[in-house]
Amino acid sequence: MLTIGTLSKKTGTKVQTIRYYEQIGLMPEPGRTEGGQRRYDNAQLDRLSFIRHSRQLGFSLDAIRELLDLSDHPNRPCDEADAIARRQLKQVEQRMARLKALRTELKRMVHECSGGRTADCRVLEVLRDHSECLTEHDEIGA
Amino acid sequence: MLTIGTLSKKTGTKVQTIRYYEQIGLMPEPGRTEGGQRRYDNAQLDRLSFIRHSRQLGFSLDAIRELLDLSDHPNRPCDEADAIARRQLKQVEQRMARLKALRTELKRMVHECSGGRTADCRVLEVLRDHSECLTEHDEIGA
DNA sequence: ATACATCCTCTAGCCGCTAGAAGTTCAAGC
DNA sequence: GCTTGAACTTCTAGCGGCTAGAGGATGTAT
Repeated sequence: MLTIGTLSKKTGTKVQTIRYYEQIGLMPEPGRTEGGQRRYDNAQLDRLSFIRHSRQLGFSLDAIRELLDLSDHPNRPCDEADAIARRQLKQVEQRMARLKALRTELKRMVHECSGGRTADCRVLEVLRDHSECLTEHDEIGA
Repeated sequence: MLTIGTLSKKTGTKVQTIRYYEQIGLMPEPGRTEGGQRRYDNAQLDRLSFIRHSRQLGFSLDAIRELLDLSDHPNRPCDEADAIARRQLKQVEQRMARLKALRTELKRMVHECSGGRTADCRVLEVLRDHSECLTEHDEIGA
């Protein structure tokens, strides 16, 4: 029987986060002591590890919910899990492409700045005038 | 004299977002008509363009606040603007490195999945057991 | 019995918007 | 001048994924 603090240490998840996962139904309600404190078993430890690892790979909590559900039904075909992972891979690749464009632009800005007064600063100049950009970097937060 | 809607179209910023920027002090309070509607001038259009462009390059609103401040003082040295841009570049590079590790892992997961039952699904298996990962991909949301 | 680390619930905040309700104003057409 | 209706106004609440803190209860070691 593990306390929430132990679970926290073992998985690298903050105590509040574990309670949050419970609140949104990602973790099941654990057993309680007489005094009302949570006690976990190993199945719950595994589940939390699964969640954390998935988060580290960038899956959203919604995606993780689906993955957990699939994981709970061993006889279902695994196409869906596959599709979720592929979707995630695609997202990661898109984000990388976007960051690459940003990096190019930022590098150029920094490179061209010769360090005088802000009036002549290339960094600020480029920010002022998008037409000076060589790359497209359109969507915000995409 | 531009309405908020015109400003919105010209900069690709949602009307609510412009009002939000005003609320947090990133955009100045504009003039108003007798009836109380906002009216903008070209200086404000430039400012909003600057903000948007900076956002597209991934700068935080706080960083943008500093950049705007620097831009407003042409005689100050531009080291600071430079430092902010360098910081941003570094962040972008860190995020890229992280995504690269994720991509590797996701690719491997997807590749190895042969499409049977979820019980044998490599995707789920890898998520269950971090030790199967080849790369480090530790920090969440970093 | 006491100390004190850990636990509990609850509320509110972070970023950067976004959406919607309910009401007002502006500008164009007749 | 009047009517229409698009665009404006303020206000509140929500998104994801936590995180922090107040104020109090519990568990365990000595």
